[in-house]
Amino acid sequence: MTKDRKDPIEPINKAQNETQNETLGDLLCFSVYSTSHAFNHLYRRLLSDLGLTYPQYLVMTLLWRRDGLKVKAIGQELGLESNTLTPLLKRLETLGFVVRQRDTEDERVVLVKLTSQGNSLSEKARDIPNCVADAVGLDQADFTKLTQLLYSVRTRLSKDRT
Amino acid sequence: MTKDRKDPIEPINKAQNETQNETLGDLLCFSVYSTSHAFNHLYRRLLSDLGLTYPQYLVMTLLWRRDGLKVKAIGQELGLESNTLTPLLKRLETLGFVVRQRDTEDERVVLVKLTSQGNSLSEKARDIPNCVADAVGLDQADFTKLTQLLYSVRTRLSKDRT
DNA sequence: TGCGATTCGATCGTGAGCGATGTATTTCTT
DNA sequence: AAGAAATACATCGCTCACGATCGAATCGCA
Repeated sequence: MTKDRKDPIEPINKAQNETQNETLGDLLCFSVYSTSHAFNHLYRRLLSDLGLTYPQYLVMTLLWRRDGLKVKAIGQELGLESNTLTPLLKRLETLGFVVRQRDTEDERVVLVKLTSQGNSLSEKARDIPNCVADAVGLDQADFTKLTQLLYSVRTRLSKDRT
Repeated sequence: MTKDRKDPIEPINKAQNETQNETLGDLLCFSVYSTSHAFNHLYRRLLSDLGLTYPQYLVMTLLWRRDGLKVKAIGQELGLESNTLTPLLKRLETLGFVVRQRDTEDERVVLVKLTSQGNSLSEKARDIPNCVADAVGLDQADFTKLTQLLYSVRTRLSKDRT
């Protein structure tokens, strides 16, 4: 609970430290916030041909890796719950990319399966990861470091609220 | 337009490289996506006492730094436009934290000013940056590196679409 | 001076996200 | 075996985000 943070010097003169304090604490949040938006923009552009949104694409990516996932499993991968996923999956169903069917083994569970149309969409999406990597424009070292740091932060933050 | 990316070896055997390819390109996006969500969670928790949402808090932070900003200026800082900001600012106005008034110099412009209530809210929010920094839990070096990398990515991505 | 172009913000429709709550189906307990 | 607890998904209400479009004010240039 003690504040053993990066700046070992307590802010004594507020006027002097005001800006630094606020930016120190908030800078990362602004960065995450705006970078997240920038990614949304990028994906919107890349995905417009496919008719998918960014979250829809993430769901499809999971299904391309392993078809017939439970709603719950998709939610765990993406950090989403049924209140977000149910409408999203319904839209994917309306688009004709997936079907949702109750598991006969356990009627509480809904299985999400690709249609042939949904399956063939993966070919159109093949280049997207490379386009993203190009657009991000980091060399391998920074790319790895960034992914690692984000993963670390995400893990620590989600550990607090499980 | 050529793909001069991190992996100099072309994927010849798809089955062998499939997972690596997809994760290599998509890993960062999943990371940004889920980390962004984790931040939203954290802020929601920290801000519930103040009655603010995360974007509302960001706007207030800007106003605490400099009062009387134009809607446009707020939008530039946060990467948002009037279609998002107008309703958000109206909510802040309803909450009694800001007032919106047309600039008499230029009637197209709307100036956003803190109320006394909005001003005094900054004291309640004083600890939030430190709480966030604690929750993130990176040492100074990684903290700086992460902020820098995100800024770099964000700049590059938003340069593509200006 | 006057008219077209630009700027600023508001409005609308759609798709996320999420807290709270509801409902049906298991599973656990005794 | 019956009721309680847990699980999985759906629903509701609200906020945010954004593309498209509109209306009013201002600017720029002929």
